Amino acid sequence: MAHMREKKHPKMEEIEITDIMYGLSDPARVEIVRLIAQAGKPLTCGELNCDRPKSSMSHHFKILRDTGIIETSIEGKEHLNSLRSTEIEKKFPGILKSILKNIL
Amino acid sequence: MAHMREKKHPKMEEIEITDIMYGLSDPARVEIVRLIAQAGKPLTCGELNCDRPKSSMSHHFKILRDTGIIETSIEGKEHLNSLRSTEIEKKFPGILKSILKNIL
DNA sequence: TCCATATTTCGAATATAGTCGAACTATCGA
DNA sequence: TCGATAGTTCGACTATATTCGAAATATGGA
Repeated sequence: MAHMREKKHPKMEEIEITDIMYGLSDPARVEIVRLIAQAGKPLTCGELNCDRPKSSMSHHFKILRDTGIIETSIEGKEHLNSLRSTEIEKKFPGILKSILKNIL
Repeated sequence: MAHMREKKHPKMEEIEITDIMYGLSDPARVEIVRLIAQAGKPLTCGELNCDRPKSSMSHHFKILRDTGIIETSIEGKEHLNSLRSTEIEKKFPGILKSILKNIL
């Protein structure tokens, strides 16, 4: 049957600062963000290897997507996750930068 | 009987960045922080007048205290709430400043 | 087509949070 | 001492989050 080819992401206009804060209020999610930022390139779930079950990780990725923090592009069977740095910087200047400085 | 004269606040060393994020993940709490920052001086609960019951507000003040964001000093029958700006700046440089810029 | 890989979705359990009325505590002033 | 004022605590309810196994979906390669 038909399926979703791309993940949907909220528009940055729909994101409130409380969403960003909520997205980063869990250590597992901060760790994901840290690893992506550190890598300097999009990472797949598999490359992250926080030791938690896949379904838990998937849950946290979904929240990071829903809160506007990451975007996920599907390349074959892998999902590449990257930070929405530029858009976040435009909407909430300085916030993500200062957070990254504090978690790297 | 004996009573607590001062509120207790966590030491900033005990505060994680996820605590700060959690503290600011609720609109009511961001509003409280915004009003205190805007006033430029400590505010009592009463001066805030977000229209919610006292018990709800008290709950949010407690979370802001527990997450290291505000401190409350008791002056007579009033409780004066202020941001722990200097300490937060020392522990998490740039974070609070960038958040305040975005909510004021 | 069949299998391995990568990840999501479902579902159920447990845990944490938010809301708010009512009762409580502390302080001040009459 | 009584009453008003400022805020907290309690308790119950509802709502949202987190965890994770199992089943499902999609892709690519043999």
